[in-house]
Amino acid sequence: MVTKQHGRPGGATEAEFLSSYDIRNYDVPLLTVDVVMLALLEDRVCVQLVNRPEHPCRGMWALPGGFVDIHQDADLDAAASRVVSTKTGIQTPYIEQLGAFGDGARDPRGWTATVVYFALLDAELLPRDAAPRVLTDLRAKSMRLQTGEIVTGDGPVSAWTEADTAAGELNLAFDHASLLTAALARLRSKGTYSALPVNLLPATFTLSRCQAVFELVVGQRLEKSAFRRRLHDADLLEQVPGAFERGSNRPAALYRIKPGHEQTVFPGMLRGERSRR
Amino acid sequence: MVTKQHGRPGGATEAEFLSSYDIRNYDVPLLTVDVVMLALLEDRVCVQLVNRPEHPCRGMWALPGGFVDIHQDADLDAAASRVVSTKTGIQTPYIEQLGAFGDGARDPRGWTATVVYFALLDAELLPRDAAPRVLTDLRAKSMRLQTGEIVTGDGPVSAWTEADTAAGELNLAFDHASLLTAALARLRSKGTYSALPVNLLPATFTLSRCQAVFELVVGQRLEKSAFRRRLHDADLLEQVPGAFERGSNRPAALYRIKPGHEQTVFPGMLRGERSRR
DNA sequence: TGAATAGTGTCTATCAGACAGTATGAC
DNA sequence: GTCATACTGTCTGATAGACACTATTCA
Repeated sequence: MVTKQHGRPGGATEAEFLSSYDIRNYDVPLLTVDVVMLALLEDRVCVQLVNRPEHPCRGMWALPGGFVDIHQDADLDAAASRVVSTKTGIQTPYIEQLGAFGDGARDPRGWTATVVYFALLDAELLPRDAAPRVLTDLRAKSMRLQTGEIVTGDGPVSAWTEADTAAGELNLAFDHASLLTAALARLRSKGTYSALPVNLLPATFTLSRCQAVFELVVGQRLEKSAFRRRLHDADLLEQVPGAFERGSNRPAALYRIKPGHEQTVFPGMLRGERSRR
Repeated sequence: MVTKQHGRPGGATEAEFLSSYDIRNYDVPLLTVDVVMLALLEDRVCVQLVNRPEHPCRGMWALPGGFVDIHQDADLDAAASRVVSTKTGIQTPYIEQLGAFGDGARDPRGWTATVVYFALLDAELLPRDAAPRVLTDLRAKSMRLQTGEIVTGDGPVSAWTEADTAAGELNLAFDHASLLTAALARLRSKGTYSALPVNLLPATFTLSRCQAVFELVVGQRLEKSAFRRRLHDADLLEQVPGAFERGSNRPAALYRIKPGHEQTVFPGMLRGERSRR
């Protein structure tokens, strides 16, 4: 055990112990919070990335995150919420903890651990410029930044981009590609047994749109009748009285999530459309 | 954002940045790892607890854990494995991360975060003295320890005890009662859709014993025929050729987990025995 | 009226619990 | 033999996908 020292500054009573305890005497890991913010833009699962303005990994795209602030953050969830609201201005979307990842190699500053959250956002609440972009590695540019040719603030500091592309092809900072991959796997897995994907929908929506979102998330065609029965039996949605979406054909009833049902788990697994006979 | 300072020690190149970076200049949270070690003793779900020999919370029962050692632990999983092997001498049992919990109030030393793991152990591999005990709060005793009347090392430093009792009635150190509750909920939940509880079994076991373990975990009677079909369809177990458990009646075939199948997920949910007609 | 989408009813394949049956050994 | 436990086969109810049907609006 490395840290015998942690428990053994002098003092016989707990008060004496605490008064002689100073964390700065020990080698401790850094602790950060990173948030995988996902939203559907143009019917694609997209993630918000920030371009790091400072070392380490200056110029690389990364998940938004930050150090846990022991003076400002009441707890880890609050730290994650702070990151989300700082990046989007939206309060209380759906957010859940994905897990903690830490080792001595993922950050050049030393041994670091990060608690990763993933948040699902209604794209309609995002600013108008939140269209998915094709991102490129900006490190060549940031090398020029070092010479002072280009001041910081030039170029995009954050952007939404297609999540699978970002995880696979873009060279993300630190281990963020694997964090993003883990978040996407969680979303897709939960889509098969829980109502999680409804948190990607706007405040009101049609059942057809709801089905389309589930199909996007789980990557599989669903059968309309079975999907609607599933939603109905879960008692998850309520129809907005008198509200309809009028398009070019029969109007569709608008629904909203019943309060407190953002995490509904279905009784069975989603099996999806079988191959047609 | 609290931690602007974190990204902004001077230096134009990444190498210069890192050479001027010292974590000790910042207020950082403490990071620990705690492990909920569970095993079946006398057909009860039991947890290993340690009696804290030092401040803070001296004399209280707590989950085994320790500070992440940035010099010794390659990553968080390694830190958790170190805690398990230090406490039990057993290597590579089933272990998975439960999540991270952190705030400014859970530990009197200040803002701390802990990454919680839960491990499932085969009770047959534990030492003989690992029988479940009824534990009591030892703080009254430890008050005497402070006066020097009793030297440390007296009394049990670790013990196995019934998990639900420990979570509900024993006054555990820090927020360990809620961590234990969360781990038990995870175990019971996973028992309904995955083969997780098989990791509580010894190396070889009968199907009847396997069913009994699932019944203990999910707290519900199961139907024999359906349970066996579920196991068979999952292709999770293999019969040990020629090995039988001989009791007072027909011998039962012995099975073992197929290598790599410790985390099998069943296609459907476990529904359990319905009320008899 | 026809196209298009919304929404519903019914059939059926599949699956898991019910339960009775057989198998095998202890005594 | 009887009893106890191991193990299996068949029935049946429930669930969810298949698919056709009706409903409502727009052009």
